[in-house]
Amino acid sequence: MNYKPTDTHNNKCSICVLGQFCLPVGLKSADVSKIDELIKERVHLKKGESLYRHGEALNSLYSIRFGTLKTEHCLQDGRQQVIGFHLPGEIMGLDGIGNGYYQSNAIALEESEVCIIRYEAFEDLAHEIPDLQNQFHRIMSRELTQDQRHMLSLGTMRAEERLATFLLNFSHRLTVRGYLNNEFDLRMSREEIGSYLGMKIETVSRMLSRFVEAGLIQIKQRHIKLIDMDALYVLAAIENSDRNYCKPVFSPTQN
Amino acid sequence: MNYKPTDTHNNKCSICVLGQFCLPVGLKSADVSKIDELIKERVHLKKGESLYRHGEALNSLYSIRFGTLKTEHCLQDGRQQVIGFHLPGEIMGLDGIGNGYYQSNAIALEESEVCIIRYEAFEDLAHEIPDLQNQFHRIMSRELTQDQRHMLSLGTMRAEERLATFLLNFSHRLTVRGYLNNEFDLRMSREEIGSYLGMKIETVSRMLSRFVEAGLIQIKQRHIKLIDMDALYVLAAIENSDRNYCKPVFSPTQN
DNA sequence: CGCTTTATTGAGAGATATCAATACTTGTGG
DNA sequence: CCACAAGTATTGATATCTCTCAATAAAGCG
Repeated sequence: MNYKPTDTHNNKCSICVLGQFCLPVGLKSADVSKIDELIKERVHLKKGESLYRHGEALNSLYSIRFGTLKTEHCLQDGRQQVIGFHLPGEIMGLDGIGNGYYQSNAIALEESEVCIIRYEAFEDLAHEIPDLQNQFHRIMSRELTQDQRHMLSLGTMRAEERLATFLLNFSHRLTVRGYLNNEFDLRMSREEIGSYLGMKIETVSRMLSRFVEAGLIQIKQRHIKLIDMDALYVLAAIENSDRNYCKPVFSPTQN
Repeated sequence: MNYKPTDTHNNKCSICVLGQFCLPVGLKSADVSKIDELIKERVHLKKGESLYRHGEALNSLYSIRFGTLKTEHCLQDGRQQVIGFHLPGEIMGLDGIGNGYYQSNAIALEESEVCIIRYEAFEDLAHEIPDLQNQFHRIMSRELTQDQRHMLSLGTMRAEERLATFLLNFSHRLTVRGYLNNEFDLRMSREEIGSYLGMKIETVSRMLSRFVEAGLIQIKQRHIKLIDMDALYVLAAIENSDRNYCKPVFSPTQN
């Protein structure tokens, strides 16, 4: 731990605008105040600081209040890969529950603030509030689904398609948080994008240039504007009708 | 649903040899009998039959009693990828909790049997038994970690390394279930292996041939014998000291 | 303002995909 | 039980994509 938790008074979940993305989804307001009791501390991180590291004992989960973080997984030979970028309202640290130790590094990509959710206390509360337990299961499950999509991206798509998918996914996540959907700042470097997408920094750069040439995007440094989202969707092999990813697509049939 | 649940009498968790891998881990025996009440039905699947399909409403989770299943994720343009192979004791269907619909197809690779865990009843029981809730969280978390490892494999490893990793991982999972660690049957086709590992069937075949030539394995059809596991571990970039993947490796340090 | 980091662009190398031919298995029906 | 067809796997030759190496440019930082 390289941070100092701050005990603040105005970090109640009951008044947090992120409530709709975070733990309290689906909870009665009486229950939300119980979560207020649970989450008493926050952590402020400067760019580059880590929230937790691979191998540390899990004591807490975290929910992002503002900022952006990345998580990365490490191999013994030193190779490592960014496995996720995380935005406000998202829960971090879930991979540490399995054996009690975090399985990844979580590092701030910019000035960020994170609510501390003491894990044991959380489990107790989840036991007390079935709605909370349910929401937690939904959160973990969505995480699984998201990881699976990313695997599919890594396993079957070409660099160009992966990058288009990444940009659209990021755009979508910003949109639901109330930001512009077609213009935003990438908080991560080209190298981090490449690591996440399983390609080298040069390839990321080339593909971005290609998108610019084709009139799909404009980009200046890390500020990006999506010009032709339809074309990006086509590249990403995401049909218009399924852009939000969450409708049933196949009807139940045999094999 | 293309199967017919069978109501049997001898499928109690309390006497199931898979207890140590499945839901009941860490539960008091009194609580295990409550799970006996929960899980009253099983499904028998023939090779090629599906347990659930992308888009179907989630009513149940499943735990594998015997056999092997694969899960696959689909893209709108028809591409699809195998995202997991599943062995006895593993829980399936978790990706459907997020929005109430399964996000993948689950298909039997051989004659298999699966216990039906009615989801609503399960949530109720988990609420009643904190140990069960905890174990469920551990299971989901491990699934996340495993997916993250797979991402790393897909994103940063070369075909040869991915295949070595796959063989060792499979071997390890069989070993903990009491099977031989160096000799087993692959229940999936080369194509399915390739899909899982993000490579074409020809590449799988070539890499296997290469392993045979190098004296690392013997393979006849789908029966495989791991001859030089040490060399495979080196290929897979897994250090001897970390073969079971679950010890802390990095000490807590800044960035 | 200069230094360090980050990003872009080019040329060539390497890995994996694609296309194609062949061999081997498995299952089916006569 | 054999013969044939369909599916599955192996192997080779070539094409394509992405990586690697290298040079340059631009931006961030002290």
